[in-house]
Amino acid sequence: MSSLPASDQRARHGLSDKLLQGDLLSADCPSREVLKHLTSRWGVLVLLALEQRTYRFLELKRQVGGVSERMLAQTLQWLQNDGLVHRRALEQVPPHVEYSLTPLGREAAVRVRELADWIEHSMPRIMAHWLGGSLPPA
Amino acid sequence: MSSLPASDQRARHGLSDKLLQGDLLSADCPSREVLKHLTSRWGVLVLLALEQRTYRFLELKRQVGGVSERMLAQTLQWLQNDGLVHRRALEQVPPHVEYSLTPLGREAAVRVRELADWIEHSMPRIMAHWLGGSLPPA
DNA sequence: CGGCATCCACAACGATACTG
DNA sequence: CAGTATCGTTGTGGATGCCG
Repeated sequence: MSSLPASDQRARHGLSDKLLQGDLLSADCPSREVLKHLTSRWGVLVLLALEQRTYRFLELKRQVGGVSERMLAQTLQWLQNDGLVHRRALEQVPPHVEYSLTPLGREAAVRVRELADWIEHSMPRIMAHWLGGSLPPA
Repeated sequence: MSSLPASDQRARHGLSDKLLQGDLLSADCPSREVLKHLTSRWGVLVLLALEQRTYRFLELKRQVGGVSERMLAQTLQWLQNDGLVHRRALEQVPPHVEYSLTPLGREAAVRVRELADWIEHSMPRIMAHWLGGSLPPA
């Protein structure tokens, strides 16, 4: 059923083509949900980590500094539901679960990485503003 | 003072070069602050809007569907402090304030737009996952 | 018109404890 | 190891009102 034309997929959600074409500036655009997952506090960092290589759950937790197991699990489920992350569970004890990016997720990760790279590259200029401006960040 | 070498700027914040080179995966990387502003719920949308043209405050509020005046003001201040947004206030009654992107902000907006464009372009594929998978997003 | 201050509801989050 | 469940806390964000 997922081989239906895109227009039919949209119709199933009761979404007009207009809403999809108009960008996410409109309040009820469904893209906002995906944007929320991608740009969530840990979503960005998870994508950056998984772009490097496949990780197991606790490996990923160690890799993404400061994340709790709860939030990591939730974030992974979001990205999994959006089709960006693939979960591979090896049936054995103790459990062994590997997370990796899907082709779709790799496409997203490229954009996220470009943003992240720009931020890191531009940090000196931005911090100069923190110093020059009136207030430190917060 | 903002003409100091980048290494000196970092030193003023007590930041090692190591922290800046290691990407934002480490918990105490200062880039996380900027990432937070850029990828905040309204930060992304404000950048997308201001990339099109200069807006006045209430214009911008109308443009960014669903944002409250409180959050719009806060978001604009974050981006302003980071040197991404320029605020121009015309001294007159009633007040007239214009917001626009700085050159730095335009650079950031390009990356944000690429991510946004990818999301909108990929929505059909992502929604196919919502349908095929077990759970709707929520 | 632009925006800050206050208040309040709710969602996000972290810590902990527990299970397959 | 890889989660889920519960709980308490913090933070986010909307509504309202006031002031330049």
